[in-house]
Amino acid sequence: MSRWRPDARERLQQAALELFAEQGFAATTVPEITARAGLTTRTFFRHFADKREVLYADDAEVPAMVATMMAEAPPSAEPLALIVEGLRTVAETRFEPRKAALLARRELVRADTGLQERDLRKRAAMSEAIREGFQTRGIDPPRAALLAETSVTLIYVSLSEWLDTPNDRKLYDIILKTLATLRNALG
Amino acid sequence: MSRWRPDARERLQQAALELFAEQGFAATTVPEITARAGLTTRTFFRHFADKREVLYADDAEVPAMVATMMAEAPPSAEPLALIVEGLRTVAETRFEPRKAALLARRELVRADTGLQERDLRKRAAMSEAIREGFQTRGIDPPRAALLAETSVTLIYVSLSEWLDTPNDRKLYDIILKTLATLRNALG
DNA sequence: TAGTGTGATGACACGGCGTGTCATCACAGA
DNA sequence: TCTGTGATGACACGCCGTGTCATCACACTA
Repeated sequence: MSRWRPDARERLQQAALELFAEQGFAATTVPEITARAGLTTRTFFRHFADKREVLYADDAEVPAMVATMMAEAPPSAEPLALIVEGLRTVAETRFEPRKAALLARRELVRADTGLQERDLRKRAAMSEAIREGFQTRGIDPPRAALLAETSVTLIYVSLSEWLDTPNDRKLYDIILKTLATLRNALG
Repeated sequence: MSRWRPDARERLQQAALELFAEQGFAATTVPEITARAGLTTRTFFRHFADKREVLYADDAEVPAMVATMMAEAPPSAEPLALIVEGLRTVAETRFEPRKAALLARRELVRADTGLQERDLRKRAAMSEAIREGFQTRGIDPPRAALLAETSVTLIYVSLSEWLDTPNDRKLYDIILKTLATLRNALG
């Protein structure tokens, strides 16, 4: 038996999610979380930058994943095709298998302005990764920023609609529909 | 002479902006601000919800302004025309006359992740106001959300480019150019 | 003129967040 | 057997933001 039980980070995350579900985000203190995980308060902040971050631990590698995908795509790929294909991969690998967790998180975020801000920053981080990807591919900065922001708008508007639909509609199909709507609106 | 000097809120705001410019946002404490303004710490939080909010006090009425504009537009107005005309008014009345202040704020925001999150929430609030405006005009919710997010993308991408240009290029012209770029990219 | 209510501020206590710092000690590797 | 490393514990601390009650100039009323 080792000095400490393993998987401290995972225990902290699980304890936090449980407590958030039981009593809400704001009503849960970090000492409560660490008590349930059998650790000290200080250790929580060694694994997570702050109390909000624990809710987004599973998405930490998404921006890097986006960057890799954009870097590996053939140079001939058109920006729009790149977006659509990239969003498809992100949708299928990161969102579709986690619908329940995403719904639960959305409820927590709805109820707390601090979490809303953190959520927006995660979107911004994704936009930033996409923007850098486009710029690396030689697209001029303003255009890259515009394409990146539009990509993030597409995925999140579609994600929201997908979470609102009870059945198992494919997120990717909603993305395509949203893109068509946008094209139509800008006609 | 009254019991307290008048304009407590304005004095707090000015003291805060001075101190942020002198030593940065994070390094400035609320007691420092209130000491310079000749008030107590508690009073600061009676005028501003938190330390970040003082930087956005001048933009408090923008969402309501957007809502009013959208409600007063003729029912026949097309969504895209509404957006472009609305962004033009916002640009000319709220942004163009305040370029120096907006540049200063952008520098502060760049240096502090907490301020970045607050900044994103202000964008989200604007998006929300636009979304409600479109929904009130009878546009279905997903489409309204998409149009609102796209509007906010347009204004902020253009605003960023405008702030980067040293001369006095019109923000509205940049918005039109950005819209053309977006159309071209999606076309 | 006296009385009364109102609204902004002061004063004070307090819980919670997040950080800095040093000690502890199982484990791995030499 | 020794030594270094890395994760954790323990503790102090500053700052943020809130709750609560007291204070008191001013306006309003009779």
